[in-house]
Amino acid sequence: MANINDIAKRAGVSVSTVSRVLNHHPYVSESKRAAVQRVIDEMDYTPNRLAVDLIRKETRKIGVIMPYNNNQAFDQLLHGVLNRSVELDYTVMVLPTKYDPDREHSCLNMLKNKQLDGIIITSRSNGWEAITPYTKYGTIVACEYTDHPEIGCAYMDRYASYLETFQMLKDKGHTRVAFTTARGEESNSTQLTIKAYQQVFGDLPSEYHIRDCYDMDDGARAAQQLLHLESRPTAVYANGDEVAAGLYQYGKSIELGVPADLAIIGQENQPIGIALRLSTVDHQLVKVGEQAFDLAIEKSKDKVEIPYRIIERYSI
Amino acid sequence: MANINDIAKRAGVSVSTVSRVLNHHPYVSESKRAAVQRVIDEMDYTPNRLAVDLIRKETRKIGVIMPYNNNQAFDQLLHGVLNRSVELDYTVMVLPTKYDPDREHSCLNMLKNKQLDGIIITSRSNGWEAITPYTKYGTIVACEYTDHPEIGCAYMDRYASYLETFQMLKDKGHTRVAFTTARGEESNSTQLTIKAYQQVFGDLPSEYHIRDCYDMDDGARAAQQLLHLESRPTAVYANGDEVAAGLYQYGKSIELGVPADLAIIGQENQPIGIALRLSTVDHQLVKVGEQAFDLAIEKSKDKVEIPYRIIERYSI
DNA sequence: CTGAAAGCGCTAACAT
DNA sequence: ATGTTAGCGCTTTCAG
Repeated sequence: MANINDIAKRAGVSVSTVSRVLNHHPYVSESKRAAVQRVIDEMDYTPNRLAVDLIRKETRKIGVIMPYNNNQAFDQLLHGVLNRSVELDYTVMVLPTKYDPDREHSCLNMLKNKQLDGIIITSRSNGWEAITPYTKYGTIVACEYTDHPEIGCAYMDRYASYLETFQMLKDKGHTRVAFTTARGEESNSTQLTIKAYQQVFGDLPSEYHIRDCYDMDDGARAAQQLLHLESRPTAVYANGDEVAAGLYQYGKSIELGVPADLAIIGQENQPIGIALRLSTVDHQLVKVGEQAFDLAIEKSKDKVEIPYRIIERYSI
Repeated sequence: MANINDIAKRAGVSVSTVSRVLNHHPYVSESKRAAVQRVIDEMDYTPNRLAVDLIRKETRKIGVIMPYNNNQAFDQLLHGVLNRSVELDYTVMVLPTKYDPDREHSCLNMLKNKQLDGIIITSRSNGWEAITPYTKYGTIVACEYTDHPEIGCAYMDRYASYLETFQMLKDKGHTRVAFTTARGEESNSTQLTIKAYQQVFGDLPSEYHIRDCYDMDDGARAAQQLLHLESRPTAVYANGDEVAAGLYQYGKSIELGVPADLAIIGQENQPIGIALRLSTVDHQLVKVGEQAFDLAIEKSKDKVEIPYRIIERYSI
């Protein structure tokens, strides 16, 4: 593969001149510029980006830390990021962590070893105190709110959202309401969900909280557990529309009326929920992803909130 | 940021020794190794990957060319790729092209400029003759079958799949069957769908082929067009379960019986299809993605076929 | 306007 | 076992 020296030699100029035409610098005579360009075309030359990035100390690459790569919510965030990245001519690396703290560290380390200009954290397993040190090496933006002044945030007000949803359920007369979450108390969203629940309903009977829910099967499993309870809940707030769909399916399968016998509300406004006419709260994750990307490339530490909206359909 | 020279100096050894301990080379005395390691830890040093990759001429990065970043089928392929990438400690860059041939070229060019070791093409807008030249710079594997000996393939036999599906529809007594596709004749899958249709049913009435279908709304629109036809089709083969769901919804909305009045079969076995009990043909795209990744890192040019399976549910 | 030369941070032959 | 040194391919002062 030809390099910049070959081009220089063949064009009868110095490498600096070649570099200048490559980077569209002014002060290059038209004749030399043309000569260089001709050789570049002839030899089908492309500058080596590794060398360029090494010396420029910039990569125009952003990483996206995602625990799972098969989860609708994270996919939405990723799509938002990608939307903006193509517009702004950045490239994005997907960094799955499976919520393994060590893996998460290796990903963050890509900032330190110069592979990335910035990282977007869609969800994390490490505490902030373990993460913030990496801001020394590049921009870090989170898709959740945090006080840390070094971290930019594109977030929705999860607590307000959960609160409003539970309150709405209560207003509709539900007193026994359950909910599902992905992870347990180690997760920020789970903590907020519990807190919001308690705020509205008081004590949380532990059997009303079903963990490890990610897809339809988990939703069905949750329904099964919930519906065989002594004090069977009359409404459940699912952590995603797929899980909600699973709940719905199971309810139907045992001839339960929705929403009469069981009210269901999901999250993220996904096709499956639309198809089943399930109510949902849309956290507008695509927008969150887009905003997060913008913050990342602006190296901004702003905290910007994205509004959520509750979409009432048939299931509630 | 400290570099390898700083470490060498501080540890009282040469850079080669530092490099050796960094890369776990043998023939380093335990005492020096320990000394170097201590300094590395003290100074919190991490080697610059750009410099390493530059000299090693290898990046351990794979790119995935995807026309859209909000399409279930491409997401499945991407998930397959990511599954394997974390196991094998590679990192993957997502390269959205929007089917723009120029964008596609820039992506392929990342091979030439050394940013990537290999590229997986999930779908393309350029002809192979425009793509194969890039194999000179790195591995290219496609998620469709092609003869080109320089291109590895992880594919399913689309033609056989389409043929079998149409034949099944015919065997069930359907004579007026329509289908939807994403792009038009410029797309390989569209061509194969048409060919399979003609093989089974003979001439294709142009109104039985609805293009530009990507999501539920498109499916509903397709249903609307199709169901107002003089010779209304009795079955439709959708290019995805979301589109199938849209067809289903529209059918329901005008009180059509499924499958009595309208049989529907989708593709890719997605949650929405499961929820609606829609029949589908599962091309196992996650597996295709996994296989494509393996081919890419093995720099293999093999053609490996992934089997498809027709899943009959209620809608047909 | 142009070129020489000094790096960027690292690896790997080649000596010793 | 360890050090010296020549690059990898590029950008950017600094002179002229």
